[in-house]
Amino acid sequence: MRLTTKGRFAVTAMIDLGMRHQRGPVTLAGISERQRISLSYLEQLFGRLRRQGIVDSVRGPGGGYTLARSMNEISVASIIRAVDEPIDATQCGGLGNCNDDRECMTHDLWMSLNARIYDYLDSVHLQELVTTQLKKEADEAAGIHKPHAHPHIIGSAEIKAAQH
Amino acid sequence: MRLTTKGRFAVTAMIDLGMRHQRGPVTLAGISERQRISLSYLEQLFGRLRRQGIVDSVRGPGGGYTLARSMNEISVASIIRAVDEPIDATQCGGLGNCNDDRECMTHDLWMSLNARIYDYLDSVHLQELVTTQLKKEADEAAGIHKPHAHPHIIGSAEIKAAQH
DNA sequence: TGAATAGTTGACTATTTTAATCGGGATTAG
DNA sequence: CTAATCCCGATTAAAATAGTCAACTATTCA
Repeated sequence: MRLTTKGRFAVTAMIDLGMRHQRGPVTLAGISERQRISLSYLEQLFGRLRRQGIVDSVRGPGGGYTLARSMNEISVASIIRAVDEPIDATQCGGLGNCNDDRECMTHDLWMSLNARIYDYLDSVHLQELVTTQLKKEADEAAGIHKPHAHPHIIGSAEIKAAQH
Repeated sequence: MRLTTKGRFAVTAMIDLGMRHQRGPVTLAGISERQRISLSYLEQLFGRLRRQGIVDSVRGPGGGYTLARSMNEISVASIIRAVDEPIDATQCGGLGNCNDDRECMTHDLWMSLNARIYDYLDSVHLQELVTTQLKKEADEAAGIHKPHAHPHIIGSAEIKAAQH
């Protein structure tokens, strides 16, 4: 399993979609603008999400993407799986160079580690993420007098990483 | 958080080390040969593991690496953290371009997701992995008449991925 | 019908990360 | 001394990530 910004982008975009899909199809242009993700990159990601049956597309004016299933049937793992194609194999893939028991050991071991991470990510659904986010925004709207306060301390490591 | 083959290599190498550290320092050359990981790459990884206080090194002939703590004080997460330097930041790092609430949302959200994955990986220690592996090898040694049987079915996707 | 809106596709490029390589050190047991 | 071993930095090669571009198709609406 890989867990990178690619999957992060996909999850972010799906939350954005989940938050407004009730009002009809959501355009990638909109998601791109709100989430600051390049439109063409989103096109790639949503192409995969559509082929995996996670979203549906509607063409033409007023079109965009909608959810293909209900939000509590869409797990975070399924989103990540859809975009981060799984390179679950180690050097030994079951054939050929797998002549030494040692290689198979690490393969099996990592597979089971993987499985448990997936178990967790499979247990988190889009529904929860969207609900949490909507609540957070409602809270922010209620306390407008504190518009841009940052609730967390900024460490130097974090600043360095932000230079991206 | 990132979860890639880099961390996988590090975990694999640490299991190898954990399995034989009782017999004195373990050389990278040995790990390299047994686990088929390039020696120079291991040097890079172990340089970090040493600086993080996970392993100790002994120079000179008969030298190598030893564990700096007991195996149930070394979590999988700490190994991965040591080698995969954490780029936990999204576009917004707390300053500058974080002018839109939307960006902070996805940041916070992913951070909490991260935290839960770490919680899990922090709960798995080298001890368990090594114990499991030693047991597996003992079982294999007992049933020598079945030397290279593969207990799992090989799917085409797996074969493809094995081409690495 | 035809213009505008959006998705669809594939090829292409740039950047970053991963993995490996090389060449030299420093340290220490024998 | 000398061979084994860790140590370090620079460099490279290959892969993945991230983004770009251009041409295309389907749909809606005026």
